[in-house]
Amino acid sequence: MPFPDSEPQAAPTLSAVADLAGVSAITVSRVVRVPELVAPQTRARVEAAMRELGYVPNQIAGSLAGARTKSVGVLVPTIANSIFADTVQGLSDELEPLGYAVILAQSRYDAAREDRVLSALLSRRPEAIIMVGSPATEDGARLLRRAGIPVVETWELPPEPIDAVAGFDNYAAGVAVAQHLVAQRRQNFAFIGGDDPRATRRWNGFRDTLREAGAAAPRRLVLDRNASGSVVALAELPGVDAVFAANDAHAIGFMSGLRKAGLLRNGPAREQPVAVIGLGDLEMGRLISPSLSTIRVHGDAIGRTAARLVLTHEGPRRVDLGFELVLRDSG
Amino acid sequence: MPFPDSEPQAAPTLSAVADLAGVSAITVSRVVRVPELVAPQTRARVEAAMRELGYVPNQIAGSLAGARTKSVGVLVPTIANSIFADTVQGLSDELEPLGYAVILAQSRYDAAREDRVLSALLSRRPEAIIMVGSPATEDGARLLRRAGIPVVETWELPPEPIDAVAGFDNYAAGVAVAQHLVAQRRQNFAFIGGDDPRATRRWNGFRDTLREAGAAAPRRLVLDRNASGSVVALAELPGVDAVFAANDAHAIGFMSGLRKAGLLRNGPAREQPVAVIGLGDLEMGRLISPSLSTIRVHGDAIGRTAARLVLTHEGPRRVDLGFELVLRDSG
DNA sequence: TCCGCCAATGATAGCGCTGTCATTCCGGAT
DNA sequence: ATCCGGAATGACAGCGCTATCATTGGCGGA
Repeated sequence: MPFPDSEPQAAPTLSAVADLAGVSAITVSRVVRVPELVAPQTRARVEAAMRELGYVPNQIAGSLAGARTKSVGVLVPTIANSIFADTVQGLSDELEPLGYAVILAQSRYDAAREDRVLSALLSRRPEAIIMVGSPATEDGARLLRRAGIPVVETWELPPEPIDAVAGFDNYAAGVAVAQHLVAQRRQNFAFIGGDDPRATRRWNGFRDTLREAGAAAPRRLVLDRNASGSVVALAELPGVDAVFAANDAHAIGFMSGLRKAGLLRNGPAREQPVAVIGLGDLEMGRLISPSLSTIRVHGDAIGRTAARLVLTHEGPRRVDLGFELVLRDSG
Repeated sequence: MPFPDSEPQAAPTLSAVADLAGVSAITVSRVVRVPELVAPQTRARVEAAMRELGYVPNQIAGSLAGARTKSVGVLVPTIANSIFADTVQGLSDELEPLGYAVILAQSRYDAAREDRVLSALLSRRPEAIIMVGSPATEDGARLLRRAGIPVVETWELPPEPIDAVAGFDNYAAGVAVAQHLVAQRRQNFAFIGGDDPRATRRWNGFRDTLREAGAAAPRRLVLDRNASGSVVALAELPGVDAVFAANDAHAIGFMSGLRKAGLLRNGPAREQPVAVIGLGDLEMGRLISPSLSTIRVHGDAIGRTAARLVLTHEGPRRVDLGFELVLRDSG
């Protein structure tokens, strides 16, 4: 039974290994961290001792003594069904080979929880923090500034970042979609999705561009964070003929509503009674029919870039990974 | 600039706070961990001092001294586009309020990497390990057994688990799908998807049941881990009229291939030239047309249950969260 | 009055490692 | 023979906290 109370046998320590190998503790430590400093035969003896005892170094102690935790804190709004998972995967793939641990926390779009988990993260002394977006509160921002570690804000391009940035221009994404829809001669616009900072920025770009183009003012429908909510969104948007969804899940949900209403064609975009553009470029969007037009963003690259930003202080501290308008059949 | 080199100002320590508040270090420690042991006015003074200095407790030091890291290691094959994200979210939601940190690692379905990250996780002295599946190698299993901490294997029901289990019967899922498809009078069966242990167990249940039913031996097509690979799977499966996909993404990809081939109807299951059953019950499956029949599993509940299993030693150490065959229009 | 008890606070000794500064030993240069 | 330098190893202190065991002072009961 692998339980502390049933087998209180403590994990072997560095000095247990040292005793067995007949060397000092520091030599064992060197075998673990800088083996080339130890003579081959000594090293072999130590390695044998480690294997015999099943020694697993205690990084907690190492971190305290060495002031390097080899960990980064990662804060996302949510990880399930979320494009942020790509970012977490990307940064984790980049960081793991270097021996960094990823401490993952979710804010669930809740400012109070964000502040709580931020200080919980910080109490583990990560060497850097990577987060989606910017801190929701000034308290959170202060906490991060005082921490004295690299902080990467992602999925946005905040004008006054705490430190580094890896993201794209959400406003410009809204602009691009609006321009495309105007060029398509659509008349009656709506934006559906959440009301988090990034979605709001997309909405702003969308709305401003339509206004400048002299189009009718678009409507904005704030929906739950799951796609199913958007299935019935159509009922709230009479007369709409062009919809920008804050993400692909909402877009697909909305299309499902359109299908029920008989407003979906299998033909190309111009035959669609209602144009739908998503954001995220989920694989699903390519597979459904009609295929989903969308803003493709680079979640994985954002994660990898963020990882590189925390590993080096050189080079630009603000990386714009961009986006692309991918036109398929839905709009 | 929040960089160590530009502002070498070290983080304030417990005793810095103690000095400022005019108490001993241990009293500050108590204010942080067991405030009710400290007189209200002392507590107030200490809290003021903490605020003034922006004190963030150092959990690394605390863990070393107290032998409680308040962290759990979580190992998943992959987190992007993955139903395992639900499980991570579930356990994280359960664990975070209790002050536990989630250290996340990915194996990417690679046994060597799994062993590496397992020992990296263990070196951080988590209080428990939660992983999808069982260790791929005997080395990994030994590592976990020797660690002397709770280990929860999930998404499966291994006959001889290391410790605890929260999952469902993948074999039975294959059986259920096969029985349904046989009852539908399908003739020509195939299984598509990955070849990881869980997918293989589903395949075994599927194949065995078809064999017992006297049906033609099913084919098995091993595909890449992304849905797009399954779009062209049809070409490899001439004459097939019933497909069980190891997960919904593959199912939807395959349906996309069927659509191109003109083999998808908008009507109910019996009108489909080729029946398709997925696994996972992604939201998308409900939204597409025809809607996807699938095995619903409870990824979130698996995560929450796993979290509870690591928090208590009481009660059953093996929880079967079950699954349900959800019949919609695809098969 | 004295004792005992509890609430509040403190002193001390590590936790398991690593940074820093020795120390030892040896071969080759002088 | 002497000295020097580098390779290999070790001693020691201390990272920032907590477990454990005092210590203090006040109060009610015998």
